[in-house]
Amino acid sequence: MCVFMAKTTSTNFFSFMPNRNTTQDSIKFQNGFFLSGPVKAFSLSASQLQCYYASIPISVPLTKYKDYEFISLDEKICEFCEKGNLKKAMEFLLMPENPQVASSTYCSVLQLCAELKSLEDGQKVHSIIRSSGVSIDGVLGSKLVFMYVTCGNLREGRLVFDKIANEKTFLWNLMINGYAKIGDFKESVLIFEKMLRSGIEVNSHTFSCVLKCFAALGSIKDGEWVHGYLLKLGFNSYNAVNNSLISFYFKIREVQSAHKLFDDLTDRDVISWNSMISGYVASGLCEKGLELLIEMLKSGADTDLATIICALAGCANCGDVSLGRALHAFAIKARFDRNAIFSNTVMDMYSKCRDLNGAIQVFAKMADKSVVSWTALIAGYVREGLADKAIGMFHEMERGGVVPDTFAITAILHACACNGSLESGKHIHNYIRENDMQSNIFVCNALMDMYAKCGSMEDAKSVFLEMPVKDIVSWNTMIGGYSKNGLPNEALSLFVTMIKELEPDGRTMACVLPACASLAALDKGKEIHGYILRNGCLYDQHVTNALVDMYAKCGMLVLARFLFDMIPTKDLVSWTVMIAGYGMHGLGNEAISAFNGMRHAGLMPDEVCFISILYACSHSGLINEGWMFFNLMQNECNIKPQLEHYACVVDLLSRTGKLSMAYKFIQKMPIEPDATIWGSLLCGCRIHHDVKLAEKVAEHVFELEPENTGYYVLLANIYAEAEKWEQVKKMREKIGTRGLKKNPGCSWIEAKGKVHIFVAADHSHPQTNNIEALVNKYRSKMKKEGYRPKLRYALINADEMEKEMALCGHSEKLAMAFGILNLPPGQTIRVTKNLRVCGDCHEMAKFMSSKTKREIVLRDSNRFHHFKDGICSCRGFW
DNA sequence: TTGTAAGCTG
Repeated sequence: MCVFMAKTTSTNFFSFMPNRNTTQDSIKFQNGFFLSGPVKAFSLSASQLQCYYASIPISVPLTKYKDYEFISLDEKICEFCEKGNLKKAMEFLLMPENPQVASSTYCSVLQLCAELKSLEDGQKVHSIIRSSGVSIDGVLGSKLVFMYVTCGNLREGRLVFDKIANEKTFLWNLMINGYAKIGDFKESVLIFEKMLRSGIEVNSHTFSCVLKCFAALGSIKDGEWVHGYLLKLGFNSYNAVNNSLISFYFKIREVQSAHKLFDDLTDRDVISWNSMISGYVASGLCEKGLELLIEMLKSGADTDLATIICALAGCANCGDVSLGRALHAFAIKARFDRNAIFSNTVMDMYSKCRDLNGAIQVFAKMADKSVVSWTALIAGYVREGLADKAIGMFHEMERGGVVPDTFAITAILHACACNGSLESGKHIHNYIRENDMQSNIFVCNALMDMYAKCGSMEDAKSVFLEMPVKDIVSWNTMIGGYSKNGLPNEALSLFVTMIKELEPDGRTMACVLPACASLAALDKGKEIHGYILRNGCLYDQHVTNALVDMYAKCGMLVLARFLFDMIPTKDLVSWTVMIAGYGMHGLGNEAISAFNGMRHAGLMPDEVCFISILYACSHSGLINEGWMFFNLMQNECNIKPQLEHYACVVDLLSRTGKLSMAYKFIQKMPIEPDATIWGSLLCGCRIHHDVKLAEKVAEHVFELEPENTGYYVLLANIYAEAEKWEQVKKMREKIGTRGLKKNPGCSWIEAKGKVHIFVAADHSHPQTNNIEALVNKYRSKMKKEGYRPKLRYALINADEMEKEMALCGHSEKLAMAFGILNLPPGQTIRVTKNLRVCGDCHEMAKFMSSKTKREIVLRDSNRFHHFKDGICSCRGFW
């Protein structure tokens, strides 16, 4: 059936004038004719025209009507398509009772749908085709697939693709590329394999795309096979293929192979250069990438926007702000600066080069600020430690109608983590739930990190357990979170679970070693050290520093020093860890020479380093040196002392018996002293038995931390040691009414890969009879040799016998006795206690070391005590 | 059809 349409011209009878005072664009007549083009309202009304055209018979040959040209519906639709007017084309196609149009017309409309990315219209066309009964041949099917894939409905496209069995390489490439674009590289590869099996011809596009897929999948062998295959077919003469190969080798970390390909390229195009620069930058070899940029510019090769963007990313990652600025200027001249991706990149460059103001300036000038722009700036604020400002920016972004995506959410979670804002973090968690972002691994990792940094490991754990897929970052975050939140046992047990599932990396080691350190779990630490040696993480400075710290905290100072000496370029953390190690072992002078060594190496101590050296001085009673460092910190290094530094000085004065000086020092502090500061003095009062000052100091402590059990117990101990039993009783009552519980003393020791834990007066250990018998044996021996037990440490107002019994039950004694009974002769006995060692136990440890001729290393909550031949390394400073 | 921006673990 043929349908005619009147084609309007400016010279025709009705003087149809386009674009002037028109009422409607076209009219359908009852006989199936169309009058198209704008109808001039003043010349004839629509109904008049309709009447006129209604009289024209269908069978009249076209030539009879000189002034009118009649065209088919197909042609009309195609004409609209050519003009890009999809709306009109669809209108004609969808008119009710329309005659069937040609397959090629459907193709034209589908092409336009694809170009305009109108899935909705495309689907309508597909349904018309279905209902019209037109057979979907290879050509029409291809167009349908093209439309669906271009419009992002890969599933529908695939259904058509599978039905039509097309042999066109283009269509196969389209499908492979379609899946690659949505990240389903596995499906891309499956189609590629099917393509090879079916004998479909492959071309350079196929190789380009497939190489990208194998790179993304990390399928090194398959990618290399493709390389061989394309060489066989001679596709290595195509630049695009070589460029893809370069990218592939960069992605599989074969940097040299990539460079070799580039070297062999005779005709390098801009993409070859860009691929090299971007490859180096993405591999973390930014300097090399920037060198290539310079080489590229010198060679006179063309540069484009992508060149600048890749190079700016390189500047950002290696902090080269001057080159970044030069590129920025160059880009402005080249008029690249109106491009959104460019602006975002340049802004990120300034932000990562610590020039936040530069970033803010670019941001302010940006015409359309996308979520990417906001995220880059928010991350910049967080990097500068301005987490509050970052959170403010986030709200401003939301108010401006910009919807946060997973990147923005991750950045803002990081801000909450740095700020410790659990409340804001929980709000973000709600947003994540409401917007179904829980499946994003970055979001979940950042969420766990936020909870861990805000101290809520329970929340972190529930996120971790609910994660559908966990990566190494997830595990590291949880293990590190447990370590830092005082849950070392949880950290270690999670580490054990982890290594059954995936291979740990250097960061895992740096996360788990502090857990070993805090438990003094030497055997476990050594095991992890072995793991590190086998897996080659020893070249990671963080790992070596953590190992030094672990060995120092597990009492193996010699080993710590040995590893420390092996670090080729020691950083500030390496030195700080070593200084702290010497400090906790009471080796103040060694700590000082390490400090001097560090300065000699040209490193500037930071506030943490000063805490270590002040701590070391205080634990060795080096009062003059301590003062010297306290002044050095302020005068030479311009570091304002924080609470921790004041606490060390107070500790130093208190331990050395300068109690009133300490008291005055606290009163003169420019910052408000906290309970720890007063607590240090209270400890000093206990060591030097100053009950009067203790009462004065305790008032401050109780006011600042009324809920802290430790301080009530401490004052009770001070009273008990002075045998002021009435006051002890009052303190106990005070503790009782407040519902406070004394933290039970507990000691542990490792033997044959097992940790044995002892609690004071606990008889549940299987060897309890032997252990208690041994303790009593030593007690009698000590008495015979004229030793009087330090009864005041028993803290019980009872008769002498009972006090003695209570002393015998102290956990550290039980652990030491267990060590003597179970560890081979000559092996050092290493005991760890959660509280400070008691004076009586300290005496017995000396005695035991002398009688058994073996070393005892006792780590309490404060420091190490090395007992050898009846002498302790602490020399009374504890 | 290859190269192009922001986010997580010590």
